[in-house]
Amino acid sequence: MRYKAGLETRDKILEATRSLVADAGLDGTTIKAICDEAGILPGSFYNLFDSKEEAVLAVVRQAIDAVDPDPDHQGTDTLADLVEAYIAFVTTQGDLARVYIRLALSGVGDNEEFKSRVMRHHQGRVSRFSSAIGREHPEMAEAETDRRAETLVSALNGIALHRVMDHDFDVAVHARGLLTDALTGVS
Amino acid sequence: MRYKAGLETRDKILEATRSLVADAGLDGTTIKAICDEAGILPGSFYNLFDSKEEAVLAVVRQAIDAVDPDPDHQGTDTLADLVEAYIAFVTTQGDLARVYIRLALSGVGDNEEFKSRVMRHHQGRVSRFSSAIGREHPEMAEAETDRRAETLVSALNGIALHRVMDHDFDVAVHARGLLTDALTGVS
DNA sequence: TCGATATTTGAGTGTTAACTCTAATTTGAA
DNA sequence: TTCAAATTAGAGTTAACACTCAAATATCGA
Repeated sequence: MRYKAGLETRDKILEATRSLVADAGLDGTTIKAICDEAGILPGSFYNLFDSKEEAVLAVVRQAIDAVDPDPDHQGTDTLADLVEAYIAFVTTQGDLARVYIRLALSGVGDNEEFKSRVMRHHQGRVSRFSSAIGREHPEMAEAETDRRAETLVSALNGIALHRVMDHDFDVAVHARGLLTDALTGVS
Repeated sequence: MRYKAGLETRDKILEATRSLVADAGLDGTTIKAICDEAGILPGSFYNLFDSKEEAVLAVVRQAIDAVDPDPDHQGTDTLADLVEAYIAFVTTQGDLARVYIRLALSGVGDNEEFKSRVMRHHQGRVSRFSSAIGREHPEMAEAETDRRAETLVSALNGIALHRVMDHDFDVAVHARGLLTDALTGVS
């Protein structure tokens, strides 16, 4: 994996894997399907990846990385920023978003290393949301901002999940509704 | 499928299928695994079911039916009732709830008859929630109660989804939080 | 241009899945 | 008790899967 051709093939494989997992889930993503879609043969696949799992995990890693934008703004972003970023992720990164929901959130086999990575990712998201809530509600106890952040992150994922089923589902309206209507009440 | 023995075997198969799908997903649910868990042999399975899909769909149907409680109260239940019913479903019907999230919400293969069944189910749920919201906010336009209902149902599913990953996740707290904090703000 | 190394080819391997089939056994209504 | 029908056993079939491998070819630094 050093020549240009190999890197291009690697990209084609990841692209095919991403689109197949998004459309057909893990079961529908076979080596043959990946190779057909990428226009290569199994030998080439195994020249670049050790296993199917390796390619799938690479794609899931891409998806997880794509969810959290601009780590620079960490510490200054508002709740609205974070929600808008998620809306943008779901609506502009269609395939990656579906990969995220299908696999990152529901589990990829029983790879332990991966499960803990997903948990870390989730924790990071929740704490980023929690900080934003705390900044906007300085009077609120941390346990309360944490709880609300956890509720909001899960709820947003539910909205994205529904879009996997119903492609016309308006993620923006519902995600913003969650923010407008929710977390503004007197608790 | 007429003798008592056959009906008992059928139950054992469905129980095994339910528990396997909940724990291991569709892939982990093989005929061999079902038969081992049920203490039977493949011949018996195929004496009672035409295919693996038939058994899986029967279980998913059970899950969908278990989500919506007491159709009698339809038209009188409050939003809080509906949320509490979902909490009860998720916390007391462990396996069925995981089947619901894993398969009903994310799709079972590409069975069209089934997809439309899931869509009908979702529509029914949303309209039940929408009616409850309308009863509590008579001034609200129907489009608005519909939208809020759709947001809430998806958000609740997101909370249940998270519990599939993290078994300790407190569904009750977060689902109630959604109701307490959400949908009470001035929009 | 040369040549070490990367890449591609495509037939092939071993495994496991869903599902079938026939013969043996069990059931329960008459 | 009888016996047709239901049920079970368990070996067997077929197909699809992930993955391998040796030979042919392409790449690119020196």
